Amino acid sequence: MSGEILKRNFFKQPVVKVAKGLLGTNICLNLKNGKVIRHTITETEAYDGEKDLACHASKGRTPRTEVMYSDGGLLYIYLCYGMHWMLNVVAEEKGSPSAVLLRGTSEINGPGRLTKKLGIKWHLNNRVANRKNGLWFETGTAIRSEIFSGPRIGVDYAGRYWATKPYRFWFSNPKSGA
DNA sequence: ACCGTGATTGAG
DNA sequence: TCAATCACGGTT
Repeated sequence: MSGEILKRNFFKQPVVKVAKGLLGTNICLNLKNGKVIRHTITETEAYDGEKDLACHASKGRTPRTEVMYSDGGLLYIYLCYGMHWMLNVVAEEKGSPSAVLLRGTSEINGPGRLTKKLGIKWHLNNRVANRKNGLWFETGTAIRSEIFSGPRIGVDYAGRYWATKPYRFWFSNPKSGA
């Protein structure tokens, strides 16, 4: 079945599982004209708690990282390089800071372009991903024949172990060849 | 390879 | 107060 809204419990799983599970689902937003836009998620990254030196929570609780300590299902959005909004979904249980960065869809490559194209900014930070807030996720029809993984992008500062950990995920689709 | 751009953070 | 950093993208 496709078109089912991802429930809160989906996000309360281990962050790697959530990152992989989001592949092939649709990110959905309300448009001004009342229509809904849906994009198939094709690339994600997992950020795994205070021990993960690439994760913002590795610095502990700060005003910015506080949202990552919440229950899974909230949105964590921040400005990067003064220009690009990054969209994350918080994972796991309260007190276990982790999040999944959405890096691309079948039509958009790159986390900064993704938010720009979909009009996502700070106003959705700290919000639950649900229909009422205008941003949610649904199961899709994409065929994930295989999930690939590799090092995350732009985290060379995190030390060899965490910088090379294969926490970036994408999938191949026999139809699109992606 | 280089740089724009500004929030966030920690140090002083 | 201030300076360094930075989960990027566009241009040279």
